[in-house]
Amino acid sequence: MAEEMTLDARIRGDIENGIRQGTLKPGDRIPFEHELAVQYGCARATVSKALTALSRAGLIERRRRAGSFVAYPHVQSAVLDVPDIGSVIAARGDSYHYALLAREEFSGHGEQPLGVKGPVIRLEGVHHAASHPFGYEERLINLSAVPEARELSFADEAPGSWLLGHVPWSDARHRIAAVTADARIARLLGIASGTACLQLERWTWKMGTPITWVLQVFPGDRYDLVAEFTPQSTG
Amino acid sequence: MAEEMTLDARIRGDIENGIRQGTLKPGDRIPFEHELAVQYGCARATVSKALTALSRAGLIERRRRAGSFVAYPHVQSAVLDVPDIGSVIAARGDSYHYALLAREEFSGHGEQPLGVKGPVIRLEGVHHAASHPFGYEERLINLSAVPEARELSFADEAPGSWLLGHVPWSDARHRIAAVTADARIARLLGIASGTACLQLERWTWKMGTPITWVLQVFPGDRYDLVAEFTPQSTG
DNA sequence: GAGTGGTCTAGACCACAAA
DNA sequence: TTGTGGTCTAGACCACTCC
Repeated sequence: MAEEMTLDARIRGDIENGIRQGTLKPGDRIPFEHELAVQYGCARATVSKALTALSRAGLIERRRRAGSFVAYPHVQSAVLDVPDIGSVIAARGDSYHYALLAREEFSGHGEQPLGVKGPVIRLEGVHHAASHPFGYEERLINLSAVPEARELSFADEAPGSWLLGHVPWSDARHRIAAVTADARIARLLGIASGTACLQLERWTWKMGTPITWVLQVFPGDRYDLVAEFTPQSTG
Repeated sequence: MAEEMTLDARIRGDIENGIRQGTLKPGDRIPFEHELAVQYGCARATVSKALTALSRAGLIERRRRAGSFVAYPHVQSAVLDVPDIGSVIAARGDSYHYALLAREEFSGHGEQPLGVKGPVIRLEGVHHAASHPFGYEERLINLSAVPEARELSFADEAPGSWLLGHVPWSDARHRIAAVTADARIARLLGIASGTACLQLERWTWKMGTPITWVLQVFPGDRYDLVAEFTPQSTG
């Protein structure tokens, strides 16, 4: 764990971890700003900065005179979620499995999308729904941040599912584009070469440390992304 | 302009307007924080808050010892925004215009994507960047909610720009998918039929009342969508 | 009425990149 | 070296809202 963070980031991270790990449950009251200020030995403005960020991220809700509360998760934003494809498919009523195509370990020099120096694991595989190819996935995992991944084959369990269950993330970034399936991807997914596909790239960090990068390709007619939202408060 | 805003929002808005209107161009230096503090008669922390927000929004870039500069526009737009395509293109430095293809008025029976009963206006057009087709758009506007739209031809002004400037929205929903351009869209956009395109559908409501529905199609290589959900970037 | 979050102030120190 | 942005402090006042 890198402990070189700003104080407000640490406060934010602590609360975020509590929420993600279930210590803090929806509806729970978070200590008042002045209490947290005492607890961390800092000014209230610093606590406020952390809570403002959490509030904008939708993790907490702040109410005057009442305090700040862990938000009830919104029924929204597939785009904003880090979806576990297996769960999505299972929720749809289809059987799911992940087929690993390749697994290799190498030492990065900051040139890959993860941008880390040090040991990296690269995985390639295909998600299947009801025994049919559903999506292609290429993934990098930062072994410095997730050393346990070295012991796993990922032959049976999709890396995304495993990561979601074992490694909390604090920040993520999605990039969505439309691409044309090349010959290899088309063959893997059982579609015609040239089919329009949704390409989703996602970077995930935990407290500034890169955790994983993933590129997923879905045939345009098998997956789409829905995001529901309200305007962000201009605080 | 409502002048009931917080000071940091006013500073942010002034700079944002300058950028969107072209008074501030990419690469231009913004006054130093302490200069803005003097100019607005406030503390530097307040200026800093405004600039931090602008930086997070990608409108400016801040460099130590050098100052803050108007950012060179990314060819991206956040999924979380309701982007005004004209502003996006203008911010990129390209000229922009909207070409109306069709305009008709009819009475809905709840069967269209807007799902309203009553008068609806349907618009079809193409967005151009630097005199080249950039994206296709089909739009429905609920005239019961936005009666002023009946008086407008939308021949010059893109309906999206007009709506953003005149009708506040409270909820929106995006649906993103990859599609293959059909012959008509391909011809309108000047691309090969079969090119992968990003298709964006958006429903917008104001307090539960449908305002508008829009379907936009962009060639996959001309537009992509980025969603970043860092609680708050610390830099 | 009392106490919360929301905003702001007028300082301060530090790291760091540009001059 | 210098001055910028980045962060933080220890106050303050206000609006709002719950008690």
